[in-house]
Amino acid sequence: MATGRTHRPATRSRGIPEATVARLPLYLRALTALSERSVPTVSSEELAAAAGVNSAKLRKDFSYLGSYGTRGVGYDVEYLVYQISRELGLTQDWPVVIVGIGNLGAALANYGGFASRGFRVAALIDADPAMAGKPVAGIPVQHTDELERIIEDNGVSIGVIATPAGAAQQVCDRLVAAGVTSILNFAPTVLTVPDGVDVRKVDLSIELQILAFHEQRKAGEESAAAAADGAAAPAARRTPSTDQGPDGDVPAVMPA
Amino acid sequence: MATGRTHRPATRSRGIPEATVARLPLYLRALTALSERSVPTVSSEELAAAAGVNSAKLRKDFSYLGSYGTRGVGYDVEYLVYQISRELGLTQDWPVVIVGIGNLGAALANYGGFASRGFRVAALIDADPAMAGKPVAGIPVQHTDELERIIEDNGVSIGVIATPAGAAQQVCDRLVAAGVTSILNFAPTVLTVPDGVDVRKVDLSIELQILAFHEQRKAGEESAAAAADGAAAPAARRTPSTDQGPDGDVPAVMPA
DNA sequence: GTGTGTGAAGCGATTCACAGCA
DNA sequence: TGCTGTGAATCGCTTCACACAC
Repeated sequence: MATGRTHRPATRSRGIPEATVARLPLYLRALTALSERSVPTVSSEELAAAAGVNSAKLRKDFSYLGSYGTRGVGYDVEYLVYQISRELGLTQDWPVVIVGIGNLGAALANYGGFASRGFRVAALIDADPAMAGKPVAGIPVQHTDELERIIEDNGVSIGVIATPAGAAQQVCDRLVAAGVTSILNFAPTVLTVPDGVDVRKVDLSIELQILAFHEQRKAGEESAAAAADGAAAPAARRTPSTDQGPDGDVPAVMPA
Repeated sequence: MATGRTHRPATRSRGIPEATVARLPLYLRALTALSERSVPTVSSEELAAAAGVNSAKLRKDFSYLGSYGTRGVGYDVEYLVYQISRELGLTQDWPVVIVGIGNLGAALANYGGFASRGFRVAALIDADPAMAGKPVAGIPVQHTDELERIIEDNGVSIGVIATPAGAAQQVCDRLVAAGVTSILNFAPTVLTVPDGVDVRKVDLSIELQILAFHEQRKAGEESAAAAADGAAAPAARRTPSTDQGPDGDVPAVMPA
């Protein structure tokens, strides 16, 4: 039940695997870069390298969207940009609210990556009355009291929680009650939400702990690895190291 | 995996599945909370609920660590905290450097979750000379020129990149050259690293895009769901603006 | 009775390898 | 000839269901 299971097997209707969805933004970014350099077409091999995945996976991913390539040639960059954008729902405008304007909230408000992809910061909300009216990233911070009104007035369906852990669930409840159905949670807490609401979490400390695990293991292997693989040498073989990234390894959605 | 190999086969030695490793921090957090409330033991069912996973998965995960539970009773909280901490390598101190002290870097520096889990911010590094010496979260920012010296002097093996995308690869190269073997990347770029270096990425914009995909799908289902399930609290919510083409229509950009 | 630990079944994602088309 | 698109094989994770220990 890792995925946003609404009551229907409606997931089947369009049937794009979750793992593929998680990679589409990656392809989109690589394609956008190519587009800006006016590259007209790209092969699965090239694009895969740019996105940091292998080409078989990329071709399989694209096959779920349709047959958008040309055999013997590759993919049309502009066309693919459009198709992926449409598939991800980025051809429409998504108003987003950010709740909790501390360091992190401010960083998010200033993050250029939002605006450039169909996301618009509709409002910044904080519980501290002293923050009210203060502009962050050019947007005046509003008090938590306004939360429900803001959500409704702007038709916001995506909320970002950047509050301390203690406040997160309460904020979440209010967001959901006001109509938000997708939440990006930066607070280190497990949020409980009703069915039909998607939660994705980003947890800085968890990422570091996963790195620590691997780091620890490297240290332990050091001696064994030295003799094991002849190819080694202090040389640094440069590979477009694949698989940088979570997605999928942490449950994106949780039940009530 | 571009080269056909992401981890060395040594992963077999201890053989904890990657998916399990990714959940251990989650369990650890839940257990820590229980520990602070002086709860002595916990069942897989309870702990699973607190961590937001199902109990079968949790038991399977723990079985990879060993048989640390007691049948008919549950798990000893303190003991489990220790075992998981050890497994993750958190019983030792991990000095970390953060490169790029903008909004996000500052947020990370201030993030309490680091210090509390065996991570110590050894240094903050920024390319802007004007930042040098300015304290952030009580730690003076140092200039990029010092990067190599800092890494070596402090025996840093984990680096956090919070620079703009354009600078990330270069910073990464220098970190790796200086001895860093684990990188947490917040810049929206695919980093290329030599074999043996782990990279995890956190990409805010990608998370939002994944949410947008699901959100879009919900909107499409709305009509079907409306009659099906009467439970929904607030009425159907809609973003204003665009009506995305009911798939099938091929707009503006097309290949020649 | 209660709740863990785990083989076995189920399922989704990745990879392989090649047919098919430009 | 070159590269896409995809069935088939494979791999790894999740879930089931129950034996077993307390």
